[in-house]
Parts: sequence; C-alpha cells; structure tokens
Amino acid sequence: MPEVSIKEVARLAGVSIATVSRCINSPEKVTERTRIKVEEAIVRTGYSPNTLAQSFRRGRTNLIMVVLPSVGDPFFTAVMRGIRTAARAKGYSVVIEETQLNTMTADEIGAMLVSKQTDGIILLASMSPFGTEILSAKSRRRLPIVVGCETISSELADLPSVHIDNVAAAKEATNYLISRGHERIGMIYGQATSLLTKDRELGYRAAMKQAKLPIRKGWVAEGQLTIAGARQATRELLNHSYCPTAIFCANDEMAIGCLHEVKAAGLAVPGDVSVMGFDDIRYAEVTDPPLTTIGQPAEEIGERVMYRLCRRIEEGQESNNEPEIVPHKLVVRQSVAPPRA
Amino acid sequence: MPEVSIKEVARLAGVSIATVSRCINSPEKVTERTRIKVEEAIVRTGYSPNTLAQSFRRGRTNLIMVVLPSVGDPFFTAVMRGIRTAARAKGYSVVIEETQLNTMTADEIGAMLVSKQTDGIILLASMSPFGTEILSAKSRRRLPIVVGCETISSELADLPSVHIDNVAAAKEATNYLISRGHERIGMIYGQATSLLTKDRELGYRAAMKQAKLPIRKGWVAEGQLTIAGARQATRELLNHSYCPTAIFCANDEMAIGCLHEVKAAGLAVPGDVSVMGFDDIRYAEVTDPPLTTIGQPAEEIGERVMYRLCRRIEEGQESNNEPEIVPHKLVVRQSVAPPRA
DNA sequence: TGCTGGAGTGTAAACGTTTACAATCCGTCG
DNA sequence: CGACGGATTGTAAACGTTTACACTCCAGCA
Repeated sequence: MPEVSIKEVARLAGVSIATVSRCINSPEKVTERTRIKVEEAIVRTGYSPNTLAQSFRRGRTNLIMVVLPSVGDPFFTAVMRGIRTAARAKGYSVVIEETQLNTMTADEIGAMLVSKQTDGIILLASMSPFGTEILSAKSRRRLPIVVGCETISSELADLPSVHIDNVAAAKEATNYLISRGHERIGMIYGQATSLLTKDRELGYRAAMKQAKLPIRKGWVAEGQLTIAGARQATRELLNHSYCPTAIFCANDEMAIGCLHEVKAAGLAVPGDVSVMGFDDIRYAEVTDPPLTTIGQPAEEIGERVMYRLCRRIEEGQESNNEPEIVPHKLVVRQSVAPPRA
Repeated sequence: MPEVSIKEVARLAGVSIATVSRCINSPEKVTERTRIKVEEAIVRTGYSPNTLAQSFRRGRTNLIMVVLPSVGDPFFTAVMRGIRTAARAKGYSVVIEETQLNTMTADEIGAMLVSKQTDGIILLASMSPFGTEILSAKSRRRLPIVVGCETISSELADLPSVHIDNVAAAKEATNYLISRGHERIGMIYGQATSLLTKDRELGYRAAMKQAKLPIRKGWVAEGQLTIAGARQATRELLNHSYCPTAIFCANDEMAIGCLHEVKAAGLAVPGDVSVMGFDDIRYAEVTDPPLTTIGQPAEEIGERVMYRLCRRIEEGQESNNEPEIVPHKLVVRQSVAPPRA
C-alpha cells in the first residue's frame, strides 16, 4: 500500500504532475520519450490513480444504482446479470437497493443523485409513493433514471423504460388456458402496490371478458410475490365453493408455491388443476410437472436498460423517451392440460 | 439540482463553512443558536453534502465489495441479504462482483483496494490463483478482507472468516444416508476450483471411509454448481454399471437438477434413488419430494461477515483472525429413504 | 536573420470537504 | 478590574486529480 500519489511519479520521472496525468488520460498529447519515462516511473512506484480523487474532480462515480423489489427472485437476478454485463462493458459498477428490505422513498432516490453518490438509477420496481419531489426535480433537469420491467404510472410515463407488454402477455397466457378448454380460471397476483402485477391482472381480466367468461368473487387472490404467499393464496382458491380448474400466477416464484400447494392438497397437476406461470425462471423447467409459462428476455432487458441509462448519462438529455417494448413468448411445458371432463 | 455547496449555506447562515461542516458532523461543538441558523439555511437551500468530496477528503467510500461465484444461487442471495442488512446499519453500500462472469484476479482485487474504490472486500468465493501479489501486500498492511462461507487455502488461512464446518456437515449428511441403510452412495460436487465443494467432498469421503464403504470409480461427478451440470452428472451416475442408491449433492441447486434428472429417467425419489442436498435454499421445501438437506444460517453468516469486516476497517488491525464457525443442521424432509431391499 | 506557429510542457487554480490551528468572545475568579 | 480559560467560531491548508492558460522550444518560412 505504497500510498503513492501522482507527485511521486512526477518526481521520479522528472516531469510535472500535469504531464503524468496527460500520459494516463490522453497519451497522444505527450512525446513518446516522456511517455516512456513516465510509464517506467509508474511501474517503479506501483502507482495507481486514486479513484476517489478522480471521481471528485470529474464529478462522477462510475457507479449506478439498481432499485428492485427482491434480489432473491431468479427473474431479477437474470435481469441483473444483463445489467452487470453491460455495466462492465461501459466501466460502471453496480450497487443494489432492495425495496423489500427497506422501503426507499422517492426522496432518498433523489438525494442519492443530488449528492452524487451514483451517476444514474435503474428502477426495476415501481415505487408507489413516487411523486412530486422527484418529479419536480426531474422537470428542472433530465434525471438519469431508466425504468425496467415495469410499466410505470402515467405521471412518470415520460421516463424511458424497457419492458415486455405485460398486459398483452398476460392476456396471451389466459387465452392459452381458455384455448385448452378452461372456463373457471383463477389468478394469483403479487402485491397490490406492484404495477407490474397490476398489468398482468389487467391482461387476465381482459382475456376473460373477451371470452365472455365470468370471474367469480374470490378467484383472484394476492400472493405477495413469495412462495409462502402463493401457497396461502392457493389454499383460498382451492377452498372456493366453485373451485377454478386453472390458476394463472403472476410470476414463476408464486407458481412454484402454487404447484406445491395444489399437490399438497392431494390434487394432480395438470390432471385436476392446471397451473400457469410468468417469467420463465430457470427453475421453471425442473418443477414437477415442468411449468408452462411466459418467457421474458430477462438478460436482454437488463442490457438494454443499462445501455439506455448510459446514453442518458452521457448525452445529458435524450429526445426519445419512448418505452422500448421487447418480445415475450409463450413457453409450453406440462403444467397445463384440458380440464377433467 | 441546485448544485448548492457548503459555501452557499455558509453565506446564507452568515457563518463560515467550517461551522456548517461542524453542524453536520459534530453538532455538539456548536451553539444551539448557530445550529438552528445553519439548519434553516440547509433547508432553504436544499443542500446535501457532496459525497464525492466527502469520500475524497475522508479517504473512504463507504462502499464494500462482495466477490461471489454466482448471484443467481439462492443461497448466496440469502447471504447477501444478511450482508446488506448489516451494511445498511453501518452506513455502507455494497457492490457485487461475480467471478463466474469474469474471473477476477487477485491483482484486480488488490487494485480495487489500493485505488480506494472500496473500503473493504468480502470474499464468498475462493479464488484459486490467489497468491503472492495480494499476499505480499497483505503482509505490509492488514487488508480489510473477510472470507465467508468458504474455508480458505492454507496460505490465506490467516484471513478472518465466517462459515460452517463444511467437512463435518458433509460428513453428517453422508452418515445420515448411511444410517438409513445406504451403502452405494454417489456424490456430485461443484467445480474443481471451489474449495467449499472440495471440503464437502472431503467430508463425504471421510464418512464413507469411516463406515468402511467403498467409493467406486465414477461415483463422484462434477456438477459445476448448476442445474444443467448436475443433470449431466446425474446421468453419468445413473448409467454406472453399479448404480448408487443415494446421491449426495454439494448444494441444493444441483440437487434440484439431480432430482429432476432421476425422475426423468423413470426412477422414483426416494423409492429408487435417494437425493440429499446442501444449503437449504428456499426452494428446497417445495421440490417434489421436498429435499432433505443441510441447513446453513445464511443470513446470519452474511451479517457476521459484514460486521467482522467493519471491525477490521475501523480498527485498522485486528488481533483475532480465528475463523468463526457457525452451526449447521440436518434438515430431514422426504427425498431420502432406505434403499429398496 | 527574424518571425510565426504548433507541439510539448509547466504552473497554478479549482473541485467541496474536513480539520489543525489561531482568534475571538465571554464568564469567572483572584 | 484584569487575567485566565473554556467554549465557539473563523482562517486556511490539505486531500489528489484535471485542465485552462502560459510558457518554452524549435522547425519552417520569408
């Protein structure tokens, strides 16, 4: 830990610190001869620039923050992998904030940016108390914020975003169940505050309506995006006096819980009850039975979001704030079958 | 984004910048009256300290880095949750580096510390090319590095660490299989470079030896710590001319793949083949059948590791470098039964 | 020979904090 | 009343880097 600064290098090379700095940051501005001298000195001293000083001077940290509901969900870890790949390519490091653990307010997010701790923010979670503060800040200057996975409430609709068409995808999932002959279809959504989940519920309702199928009271239950929550919700559905023959879960994590609970109740999947998931996490193909679900290009979403954020940071402002819609696809496995006659 | 600095606050409050700084960092050194004046000015201006400048001045980032093999593994996300909880309590943010994605060398790690990008490092992955460079740096000054989950190669044994006794736990797992009557027991370990996995293999071998049970050639296969890898390894085991009646997997992720592959081969678990996991990730109780495994206090490990790192950072040096051993426990579910007669 | 201009280098300011030290204030005590 | 001392505040330096500006040097040209 030589604690060696640029001065020491300059002294050793017999040049000024400005020259050393130039050698590192814009070598073309410096003679071959000096460059070599300096490089030698750098090696000799074991010098490496103090990034703190650099960050301070340049006014940027090369750090971005990702806000997401739960790092535990394999879907998000897949998105994160994409983000990280892109970040690495662009020279950024990534810090993660989990909203589940500590509800982060819009204030905190704003503070994060103002105090320059991070150069930009990726929101993978919709924050419901999102509002005035950050918005007003936003109106003053274009914030380096990009939204991923979620559609976002209308007031923030002008933040750039990357996601699938959740409504359409959920509709497609429901239609698939209908096409296999189901008429009594229940749904487990996530948390009331999650817009993403809300959109999927919307798609489900739209599909049912279009097919002129009724949704009975009690057929839609909250699963809190967790296995335990989904099991509880499944129990409620199974106890329903007019029990659904198919259950559409707003994500695979919950579908896994649902699957387990249905079987625990002594029912067969898909013989007695069909189960449909959403996300196509990596466990979806090893459940028993393997899960029919909607696939999202998670890693691609991550990469795109990150690149979008980079553009935003670099350009300072971006004319195009259109949401970027990526394709989803139906993944048919074995957890859905026609209902028992 | 008012770009307001401490100067502006000082001007508005009619005091010097030093006083403003003191109000924020050590309010007890300042009169009630001045403090109030300054606080008003802070509110009025919407000032928040530039953390970049603070980091620079104080020589610390309040950022720590976690190096782990895979963020996707639920076990590590559980550890991460513990780390993050503790980090938040101590005012640190966390950045994650995944070794799988990009093999990080000891050099890079050293550079990270020297260039002050992070205040400390938590290693949840053993790095095999770990060695001289970082070691020599270490000998010069006590590095703020703490190791979690892994036992570490002997040359680095003096780095503080927090983990279960992997050898003993694996031995216990194997003994459990033996106690249920199994004699033909195979194992799927992770990656050859992973010491953690190595230790578990050691435990398995020790238990077999102690019970005077032979380990046939081909009963121990590499699963690469992934579902796909484990499925491949399982196939090899099942094709063995003298096929094991029980398979011990070095972690649950692989056990899930193993479980699936055994069933895909038309065999019953635990009827035909028993499967044993390690870690007790949250999916372990919803597999079919639910997985018998070894539980680790993942979140607790995370917290302890983080607190240990904090002490190391704050004190600069720590006399006690003993590994901290946390307890594991056998979790009996339904994937293990006596072998068919 | 003297000028011009461009390339290379050095000087010094600046970034926003923290903090050692000096200065001031004011109450208390001799 | 004056001196002392503790509490509060101000002054200014320092942290390590980048960079605008000024300077030097030298080649090329008139």
